[in-house]
Amino acid sequence: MAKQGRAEEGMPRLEQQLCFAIYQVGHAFNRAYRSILSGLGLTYPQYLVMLVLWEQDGLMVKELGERLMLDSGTLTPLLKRLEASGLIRRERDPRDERQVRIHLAEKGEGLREEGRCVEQAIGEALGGTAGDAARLRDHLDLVRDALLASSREG
Amino acid sequence: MAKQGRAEEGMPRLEQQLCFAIYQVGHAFNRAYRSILSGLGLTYPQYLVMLVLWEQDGLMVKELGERLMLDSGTLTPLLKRLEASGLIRRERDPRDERQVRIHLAEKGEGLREEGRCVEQAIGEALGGTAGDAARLRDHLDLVRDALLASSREG
DNA sequence: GACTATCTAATTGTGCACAATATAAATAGC
DNA sequence: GCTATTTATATTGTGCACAATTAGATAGTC
Repeated sequence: MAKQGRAEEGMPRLEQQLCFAIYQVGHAFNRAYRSILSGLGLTYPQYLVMLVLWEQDGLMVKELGERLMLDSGTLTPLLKRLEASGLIRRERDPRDERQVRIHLAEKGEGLREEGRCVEQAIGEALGGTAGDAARLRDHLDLVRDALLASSREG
Repeated sequence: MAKQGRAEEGMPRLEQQLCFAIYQVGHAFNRAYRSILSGLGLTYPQYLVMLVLWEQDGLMVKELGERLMLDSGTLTPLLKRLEASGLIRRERDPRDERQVRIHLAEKGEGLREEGRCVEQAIGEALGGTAGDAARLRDHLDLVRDALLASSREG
């Protein structure tokens, strides 16, 4: 079928674009985590929240959002679901009632051990493909920061 | 401040995880495209669909889904919105009435030229950070394929 | 004390993503 | 010709993501 790279007048093919590679690998990660995390009753963003809380308990919604780069419109309903499943408690700070502080509940604390297996399972799914994962990650962080800086300017 | 890598008993910090880097750079791309594409009245997934159609018109929903790795539950409402904004037409194949074929409308064809500027704008936003973008992309494709293969097995 | 600016979180509305299910058409086997 | 299976799309329900708006609380000013 001839060479596939029929780049029509400077419009790069979808498969050649970095953004699309990231879009797809993001979906692939999501699916991989989904099948692993379904056993814990968590989605991937919920797991990220738990990871942060296992590292540091008692954060405010604002602080969680800064760590995860998510706003309250995303976090509020997500946190309510985590509270409904008994993993966390949402408590208004009595000193400043605007703020909601998030604490691990016993059930969420207990999930910590099961959580340790998750990264191992993902590591196996990655096989050797991540290669020098640290360098790949650092490169992606550079790309992220350039994009965010540009979004803020423009 | 000490060394930041206080990896508590084998639980890697969020910032160290490849999945999180990809999660964040995906969001960053989304935001960068959002500010560029809002002028065209497109979202990023809608733009991806248009990219595919500019490359090859008259695809069926199934084929679009294969190219983008999206299912009909995602594409059907997205395509209806593109049809509502006059960029495409959805036509049932008269020979096999299960299938819906997607064609560019004139308005969608006319957007092709404006679309050419998008990748240039993203390139500027990336600055030099993409570096050897092709190799980065190839690496990400490997990661994606390993994850997908593992998802299918498990 | 009332007034205003600021800050935090919740709420609302739109759109993406996907699992599960439904519907309907084409095809295979008989 | 008739049923069974497969295939293509649509529908429904849940959850993430974010912009825009709202509401409550604090702090500072007069």
